[in-house]
Amino acid sequence: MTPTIKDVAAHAGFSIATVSRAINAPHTVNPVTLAKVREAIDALKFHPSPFGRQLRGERTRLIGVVLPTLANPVFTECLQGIDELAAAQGFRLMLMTTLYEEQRERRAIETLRAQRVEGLILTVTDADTHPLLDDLDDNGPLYVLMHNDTKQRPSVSVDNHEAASEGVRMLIAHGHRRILMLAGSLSASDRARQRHAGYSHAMRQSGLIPAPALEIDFNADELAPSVLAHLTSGPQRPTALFCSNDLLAMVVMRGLRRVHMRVPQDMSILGFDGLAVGELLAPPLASICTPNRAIGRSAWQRLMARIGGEHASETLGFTLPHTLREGGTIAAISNAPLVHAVHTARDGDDVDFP
Amino acid sequence: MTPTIKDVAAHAGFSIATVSRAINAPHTVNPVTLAKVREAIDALKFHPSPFGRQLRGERTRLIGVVLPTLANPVFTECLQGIDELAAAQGFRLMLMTTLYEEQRERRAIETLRAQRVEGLILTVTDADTHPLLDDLDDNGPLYVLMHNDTKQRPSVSVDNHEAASEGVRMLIAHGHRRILMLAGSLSASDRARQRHAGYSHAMRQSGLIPAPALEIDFNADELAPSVLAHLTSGPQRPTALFCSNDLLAMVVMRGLRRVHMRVPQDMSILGFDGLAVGELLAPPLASICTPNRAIGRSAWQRLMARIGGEHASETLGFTLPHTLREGGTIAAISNAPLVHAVHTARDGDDVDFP
DNA sequence: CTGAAAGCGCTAACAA
DNA sequence: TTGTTAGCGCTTTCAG
Repeated sequence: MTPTIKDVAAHAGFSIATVSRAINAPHTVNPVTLAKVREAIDALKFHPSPFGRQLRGERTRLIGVVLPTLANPVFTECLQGIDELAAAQGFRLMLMTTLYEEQRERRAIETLRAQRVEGLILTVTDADTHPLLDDLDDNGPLYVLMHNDTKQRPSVSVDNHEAASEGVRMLIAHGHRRILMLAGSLSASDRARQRHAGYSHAMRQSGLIPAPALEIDFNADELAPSVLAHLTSGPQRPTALFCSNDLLAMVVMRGLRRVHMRVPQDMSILGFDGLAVGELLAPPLASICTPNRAIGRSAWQRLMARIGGEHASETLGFTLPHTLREGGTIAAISNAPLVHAVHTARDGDDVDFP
Repeated sequence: MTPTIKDVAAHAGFSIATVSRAINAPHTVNPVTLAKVREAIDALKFHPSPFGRQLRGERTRLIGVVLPTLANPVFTECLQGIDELAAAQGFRLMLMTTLYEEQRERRAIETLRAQRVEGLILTVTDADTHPLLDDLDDNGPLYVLMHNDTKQRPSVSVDNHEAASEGVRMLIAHGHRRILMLAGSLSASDRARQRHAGYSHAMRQSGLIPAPALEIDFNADELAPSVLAHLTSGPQRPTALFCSNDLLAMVVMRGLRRVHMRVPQDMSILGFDGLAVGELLAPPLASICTPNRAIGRSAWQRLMARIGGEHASETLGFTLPHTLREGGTIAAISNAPLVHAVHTARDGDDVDFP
């Protein structure tokens, strides 16, 4: 079927060794011979099989990318960054998604390992407690986490805790006091938990009482009644929502529109991720922006450095700067002065609104 | 470094053939032996190298996916569909992007061919005139186009001409007469041209005069002055814009907001692609919706059918149904009755507004 | 400068 | 049931 080096050799009238040299070390073969071999290669449309080569222990130039989902642009934006550098540097990308399921994460890593990828870029559910990552540390391949914010492992991320704090402080500066955090599924994401911790920190700094994050069903067309109850419960209702990511923020805003709450007049919204589409919304979505493509590119560079022999410790908890996009979804509100009475709030307390 | 079948054989005290059988045909080996071999495999964390296998001519279970860009969700939505089935069926995906550049399209195909992919799913700039596709037809691998709407080659798409016509008829039914089509770059996409033809057809059907598509720079933050001039030129300005894709529509809407034109009060907008995010906008983006994930899944199924031996002719120009999303970006306008005087307009004429 | 031959990891006859 | 061996496409000594 596909021509092999033998076919080329026969066609050109030389040995397979000469053909191999013509391909891999052209300067070592007689120009006339070289020309004939090249002619044969073209005539047969020969492409050296990577398998023969890799069997000899050559590099695969193959990198595995493991993402939770392609439905959230935050990951495809990262993937774009990765793809840019991979293409430029002649690497191939093998892509797998996990839907945040541990079993699929496991299977993806197994599959990619079996393919002999030279390295792995991945976003996992929970970086610190993940047994698979210990396995990767021990048995390879080399990897870099992306968007998992941990000091324990090679990773590229923003400082989720600090970024969330800043965002919430900004809300507070705009006069908000009753600020609620919404998350897709806290248990599914270390990032969501870190962001909630940042939220809690900022709240306490201002003498406010943080509330537990409210979990939202991403896929539902409408907000659940229990959620709506939280958002619309009279004078003590929150005036601002901090959403653990932009996609969630957009889903929530749709839900609010359906019950005729206006953003930002009736409710301010702050997202997290800085999705490109957020800027295209009307009003533009306020967000704590992570530089997603840069994170992808940086993860690639850290991985290449590791492959080049750099020690893992050099890449532990690599942090990129975040920025605040103060979009139109946040309204300033006039408010009673800060209630400094609530000094009993301690770190670790997560109490509901009174 | 990584253990081989030999290491396992030595560790277990059997021959490599037995190990191979233990892996590939467990029922043909003595249970006791099997147990020992498996123990050795676990102990050494052995994973059979795909190269040895594939060298033997086995299937690679590798599919190449070639997309113009990951920046437009229409493609990542398709990719999601592909990924769903690929994962379920135990195939691996190799991903490359082309940025609509012929040279990168060529390189992607070469690379994937060299990797011995069993098939290719791709979206190209122009399906009918593409020399690379003739090459694929002649020399493999098997492929299916995605979103390229052509009867000449294996492809999965919607009927762009008909879909665009319907969309424009809907605008006309809402009272619009001066309808302009906007495109990213007509020359870069056969789809944009087909959609423009559909637009022209619908306009003429109603006795209206189609205008040439106006090309928009996707990446500019603001609309070009020449474009704005077209959109705001006094009483003859268009009342509705048909954008060749949703991402463009969103960019255009942002441009309009910047010059204080309101959507839909001052300008109606119709997109094409049915991006999921479009539904999250306020107001929701009206769009001619292509079932992107289904297109991805369908392309996968057609490809598998071809790999399974089905003839290419079975998959030529496979068309999926589109739907119309009459979102909030379209306003009905009262208007003078249809001007049926313009019967001189013929197919093929593309004249500007008078 | 070129060719013969070994060997990479694996599977599949064929033998035992 | 298990082992021996040839060979998949390629690169790389080592001779010539």
